[in-house]
This record gives sequence, C-alpha cells and structure tokens, in this order.
Amino acid sequence: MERTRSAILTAAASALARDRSATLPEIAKAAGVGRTTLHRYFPDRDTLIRAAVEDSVEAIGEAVTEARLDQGTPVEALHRLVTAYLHVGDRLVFLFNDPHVMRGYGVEQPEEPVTADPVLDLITRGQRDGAFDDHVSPQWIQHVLWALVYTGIEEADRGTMSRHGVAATVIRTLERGILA
Amino acid sequence: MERTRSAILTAAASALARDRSATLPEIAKAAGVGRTTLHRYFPDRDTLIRAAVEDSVEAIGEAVTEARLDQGTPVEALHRLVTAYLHVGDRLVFLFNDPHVMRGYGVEQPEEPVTADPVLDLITRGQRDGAFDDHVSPQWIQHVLWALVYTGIEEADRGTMSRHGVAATVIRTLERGILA
DNA sequence: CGGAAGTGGACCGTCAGCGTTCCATTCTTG
DNA sequence: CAAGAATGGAACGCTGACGGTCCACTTCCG
Repeated sequence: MERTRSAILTAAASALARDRSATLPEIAKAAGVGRTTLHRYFPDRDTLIRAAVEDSVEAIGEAVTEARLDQGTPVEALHRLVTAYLHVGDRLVFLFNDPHVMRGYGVEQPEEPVTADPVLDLITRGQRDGAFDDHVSPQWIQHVLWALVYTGIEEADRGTMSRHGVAATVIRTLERGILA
Repeated sequence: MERTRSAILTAAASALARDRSATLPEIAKAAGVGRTTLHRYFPDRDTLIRAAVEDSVEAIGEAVTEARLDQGTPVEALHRLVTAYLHVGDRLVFLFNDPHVMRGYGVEQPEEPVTADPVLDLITRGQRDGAFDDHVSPQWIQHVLWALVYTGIEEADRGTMSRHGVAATVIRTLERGILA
C-alpha cells in the first residue's frame, strides 16, 4: 500500500528528527507498523533513510512551490516562505540534522546545476530589487533563513512560544535583526 | 596526567561535533591516545560525554567571561561575544548537537536559578537601554545568537567563508537582519 | 640504576541493533 | 465465500561497539 509507505517515511523523518539514532523498531512503532512491514518496504536502514530524505526534500519542495515565491514583492514572498517552512517543520529538522544533507544534499544528484532553486531565485530577486541585503551572499541568507526557522521550530516544540507567534517572531528577527 | 585528560576532552568534543556517533577508538585516536588510556580516564562512554559537556560548558563560560559583557555599550559587548563564540566553535557545535543540552543543559544542575548568565544579562541590559529589540524575549535573542554563530561556523568549516569574514557577516545579519 | 607510574596493544565476553526468515492472522477483492 | 495479498509477532545468526583485563614497554625520578 502506498499509504503505508508514506506513513513510514513521515514517521521516520519525525522520529529521526527528534533522535537521529532512533532504532528501527522505534520508527516502526512510530509509524504504527510492525518491524516486519517496515523491513518489507525498506530492506535496510540505509535505504529507509535515503527514502526519507528524498521524501522530505520532495515535500519541502512542494511546500515551497505552493508558496509561489515569484509572485508579489520579495518581502511578501519571504513571509509565505517562512510560513511554508514552519508547516513542514519536522521534515526540515530531519534534513537539518542528517549527516548534513544540506551541504551536498546527500541524495546523489547527477551534477544538476541546481540553478532552479526557487528560494535562491527569490533571494537574488530581492537583492536585485534592493529589498534584501546585497552585502552578503544569497547562500548566506538562505542558511540564515533555515537557521532561524529551525530555531523557531525548537521554540514551538518546547512550548516556549505559540505556533503562531513563532512565524511572526522569526520573520521579525529575520528582517530587522535584533537591534531596536 | 591532567594534560592528557584535557586533550581527550577537547578531542572528544571536536570529534563528536563532527559525528556524534563517533566511536571510542576514533575519539582515542583523535586525542592521540590509546583506547586503554581513554578507558582509564573515563570508564565508559557516558562518563566521557558528560565530562566533555561539562568541560565545553566551562570553556565557553570562560570565553564569555573574558569578553567582559558588562563593559561598554551592549552593541560593543555583542561584537566581543560573537567573536568569543567563534573562537570556541568546536565546543559550541558539540554542545549544540548533543541530546539537546541547550534546553535542559543535560548536566544536572541543582535547580540553579540560572539568573547569573552574563549573556542573558547583556541581552536584557541591551533591551533596557533601547539598543536591542524588546518586542521579543531575551531567550529568543539568545537562541538566535547561537543559531547564527552556528551557521557561521558551518560556513567557515566548509570553506565558503573566511574565518574573519564570518564574524563580520554574523554580526551584520544579527544586528540588521536580511533586509536592505 | 632500579622501581613506580603511565601508556597502549591485544584479547575477550557481552550486548544491542540489524537483516532475515517463518508463519499465523487479518484484510482485501473477485 | 474463497483465494490472494498484506501484516506483524517471534525467533535466529551476525556484526560492531563497548566494557574490562592482561601485559610488555617507555618514561620519569629517587
């Protein structure tokens, strides 16, 4: 069943986000599935993790696409992007804590020029329009964005901040820093 | 020898920062020490990690103390703090990636009020003086600070940015955000 | 020089997690 | 309802990491 596969991948991302050394039985239980079934879908741990990474990348990619970053002003788009990221928090945290998928993307890509990243497109557009700081590299802005969203998610998970307050706070700090 | 103990703890923090599932022999080798010696100083893995955490907390604490955060304007102090953090990058990354020491501090603390954190003192002072944004909590600012420093360290490790450029960039983004 | 302390290579028993298989049970579907 | 597919509990062997020990070797100092 495709439904099972999806549930496993989601649960795996969630469980591994919390504890990257989560055991296979733990993941299976989190997915509401027996260890045998888990093994049936993903023969070994490595396969599972790769699939989970791929699935999360895809899910996040969809969320970003839906955010329509090419529409409206860069600042408006940025707001939608942050919101979108927060909605896929688990997967984002999972990718963030993986053997640092972020740098090489872990999943082998056949030398894709990667020029087609909507987020980087938005950032460069914002810099061109004079909306975003162009004294720093687009990559830096992207990483800062990830870091702040990640921090916000932690805050929400811990209960320190309300789910909604997080978005506003992340955006505020992202845009204007911490100075008064 | 106290020298050996220190070398082990430093190497452990460094190795575990890169790969938190680093094996004991790996840590021993990183410390330039035999597995037996490692075992002599720290009977089991858990003891080693606790000691490494404690050691790192202490080292960072010293670096913060030396930054004299109560001197000069909050902004000046913040600059020194960021620089100090970057100098103890390895340990910071180690603590950051630990079973989330950051939240509960992992190391048992007997209900210390924790009121004596120079960093939080600086932040609240900055907010009181009208230097820092007081629409967000001091904790949030602290976490953002950590996150940005962490991001900067990654950048430096990856070679994306020069060691010196990192400090300037982190401070710039921390202070004024990503808007132009 | 000689003993004490520290070091580390080698070895070993244990154990948790993994990969694999078997099989009874449940769920689907024609 | 019956055949087939899917599920998951149970058991097993394997492997890698760990905790622990023994012992030869170096270093240091009386």
